[in-house]
This record gives sequence, structure tokens and C-alpha cells, in this order.
Amino acid sequence: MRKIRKFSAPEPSMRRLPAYLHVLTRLLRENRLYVSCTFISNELYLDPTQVRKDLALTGIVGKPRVGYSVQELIDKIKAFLGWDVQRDAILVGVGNLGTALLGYQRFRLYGLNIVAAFDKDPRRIGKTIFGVDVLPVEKMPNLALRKKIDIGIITVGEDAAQEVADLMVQGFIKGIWNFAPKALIVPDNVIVENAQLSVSLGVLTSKMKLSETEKDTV
Amino acid sequence: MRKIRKFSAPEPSMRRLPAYLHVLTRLLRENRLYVSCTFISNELYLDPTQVRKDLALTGIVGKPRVGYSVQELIDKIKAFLGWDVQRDAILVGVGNLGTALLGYQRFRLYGLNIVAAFDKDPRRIGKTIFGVDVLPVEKMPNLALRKKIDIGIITVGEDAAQEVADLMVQGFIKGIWNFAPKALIVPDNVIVENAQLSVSLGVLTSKMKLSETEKDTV
DNA sequence: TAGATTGTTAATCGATTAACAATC
DNA sequence: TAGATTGTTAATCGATTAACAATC
Repeated sequence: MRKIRKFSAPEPSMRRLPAYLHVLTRLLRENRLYVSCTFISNELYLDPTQVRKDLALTGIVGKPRVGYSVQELIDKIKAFLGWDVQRDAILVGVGNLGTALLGYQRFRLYGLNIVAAFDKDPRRIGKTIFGVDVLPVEKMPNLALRKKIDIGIITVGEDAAQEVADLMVQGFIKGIWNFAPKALIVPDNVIVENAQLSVSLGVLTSKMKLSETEKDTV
Repeated sequence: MRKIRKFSAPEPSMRRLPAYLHVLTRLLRENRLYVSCTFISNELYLDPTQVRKDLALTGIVGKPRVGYSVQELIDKIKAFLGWDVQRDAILVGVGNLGTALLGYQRFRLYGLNIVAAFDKDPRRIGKTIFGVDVLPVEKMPNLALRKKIDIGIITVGEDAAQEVADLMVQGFIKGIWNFAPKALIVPDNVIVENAQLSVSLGVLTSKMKLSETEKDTV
């Protein structure tokens, strides 16, 4: 009987994989050939079994008593995360955040290649930011289609976000990375990942609040 | 018997609360007085019971057949997230991302007030960015202490991140918002929230990869 | 060989979802 | 009152953690 391939993975696992990659990249620089999951779990304060299960998702096979090949593990994690291929992306909304993302060199490591930026503000259109041209947003769907763009990054305000998402869907974009504080409505075949700064800040400040309340009542 | 106060809350719930706030703010603009959790769950494609449980965390009490007061719910969610008080913050690392965060107006809505920025690069020190002065990083612990800074934002590279975190701990900062791709080591009483862009991008690209693999084999 | 480490199955824990009584 | 909605308890689901056999 053929083994059924899994088409999903636990999202918590997905979110831990980039951290493993940081540790492994350091070990590679230090010329280490093998690593155990105990080592990784100590570095990141995680349960070793959890690390082992996460790594297993990538299809890596380790050697008992030795561990996993550092280089192979890096390759497998990158492949699992989809960072082994280059993906062309466009960005809409060249405000502060959008500009910062255009200049974020690290994206190259993840295969993300922003080929064009868009805005509706005439003062921004025509500029070139970190080597990326800013075009009028109406031109986006056509360019996305023509250049077979995979990923659309939304860094506009909440009012324009749905509109922009609709244009991205028109341009047959497959994945949307949404920084706008808005729940987007898109067809089933389009993948949306929300990256609102407020979510992360809210976790920090609510934990701070809870710990303060605790202290007050002890 | 006195009711035991809970000092923690499910993190998934914390992460959903900001989205409720977006919906509620819109309803407030439209002058709606009451909202049911069915309404919210439809807007955000969530289970209504889940919404009800999340809202209950904030201590809100609803009226059967009517729902929750929009204004009261906004206030309660903000209080739960710790967004009802202003918190002073400092930011270390005035690169692209750091600069973008300094200019992000929306933080005011969350009570975050960045009062100073720091860098080790002499070319950046002395500048004023979006009204915030950039100072040499050595001055940070002292200023943090003197001004009773609550939150430290780390937007330096991975190599400097731990060093910066140590300085923040010296300055008695209570919460660290870490954008650097590095697992920080801090004392128990300091809260760290990681906000690496790579985590969110990894979720997007691995889901895209999985859906592509699926299509290939169907 | 002995023992460290992987791989996997079982147990536990916590979050989500379902069911339903209470309420206005 | 009837019925929509809240609040809460119970059932389910999925992720984490524990236990242990397999392996080099």
C-alpha cells in the first residue's frame, strides 16, 4: 500500500522551523557536521521530542548516536519552508513599512524577490526605492499576470487592503502576505498569511499586563 | 470562597483579539451600539463559540438576545491587551525596519510611545528620525532606567541582538519586542515576544509549497 | 559491547467545537 | 410569550510530552 503523502503540517511546527535554521546556520559557520535534537532543544529551550517531530516533517533521517547532518538538515528545512526556490513578489503600499520591506536584504535568504512596487499616491509613483520601481497600482494585475508573480505583499492601510487583495486575485497571485489590519476575503485557492504588527505587540503587552496584575495581588 | 484570578490566557485567543478590535472600531464608526458574537464570527470566519470564549477573557458581560455593547467591548479588549495605558519604549537598531517602526503612526493606538532610538553606527547617531533622536547605544541602559522605560524594541542584526538584550535587562526593561532572528536569553521576569518576519513568511511559503505539491500529485 | 540518540507509539494536556440551559 | 443570544459544561480534536524499542 502506498504511503499517503501529508498535505498539511501543524502550524506551530512551521513557526519553529526558522529558529532551527538560525541555530544550524551558526553551526555550519563553526564547521560542525552533525547535530542532535537535544543540542537544538537546549539552544532554543524546547522539548527535544518536539524538535525531533518537527524535523521529521522535513523528511530528514538521522543517525542514532550521531544526530543529523547539519548541511542536509538546512537543505531539508529550506525545502520544506519553500525557501529553496526563488519566488517573485510585488508589494503594494510604499509607506514606511513598505519601504522598509523593499530594503530588507534578508529576504534573499528566503527566496523572496520583490520585482516591483505599487502605490496610488502620485508623489510616490515613478520613484525607485532600493532599486525597485514604484508604479501606479492599476498596472499591478497585468504585470502580476505577465510576470507570473507568486506573492503579493500588502502594506497599505486597512481601508484599501481589500481592494488591493481583489486586484492581486485578478493578477492570479497565489499567496498574499498581509500587513494591513484587515481580514481579507479571497478565493479558496489563494493563501493569505497575516503579519499584523499589532498581533505580536498585543501578545507582549497583554503578558506584561497579566504579570503586573499578578505582582499587585501577591 | 474567593474566585481565583487567572494569570494567564491562551495565546491563540490573545492573537485573535486585535482582529475583533478592527471589526468593532468599524462598527463604532457606523454608530452601532450592540454586536453579537455571531456577527463577529461571520466577519472573521471564526467559530461563534470561540469568539464568545475569547471575549469572556476580557471580563465583558453580554445581554442575551442583544449582544455586547460595542463601546464597552472595545474598552475591555484594549484593557485586556494592555492598550489602555501609554507605555514608553526605546528602539535599538535604526536600519530599514527600525526606521519604519519609528514612523509607524498606528502604534499610538496601542499605547506604544517610542521616546528614543539607539544605534552603534556613528553615521546614524545624532540624527532625528520621525521626531525621535538617535543616541549611542551605550547610553541606553541609563536612559531606560532614568525614564522608567517599559518596552525595548530590538531591530538590530542577529549578531548584536543578545548584547542589546543584555543592555535592556540592565536598564530594567520589562518587555522586549524582538525582531532579530535570534533566540534571546533573559531573566524570568523579563517578557520576550518574537516578531521575526521570517516566521510569518515561512508559514506563507510552506503552505504555498504544500498546495503546489498537492496539485502535482492529483 | 554499552550507551547515546533516533524514531515511534502512548499518554497527557490544552484549545476548539458541540450541546444545552439560562436569560431577557 | 417565543426566540435569539449569552454563558457554561461536555465532547472532540490536535499538539505536546512521556515512554520505550530500534539502531549504530
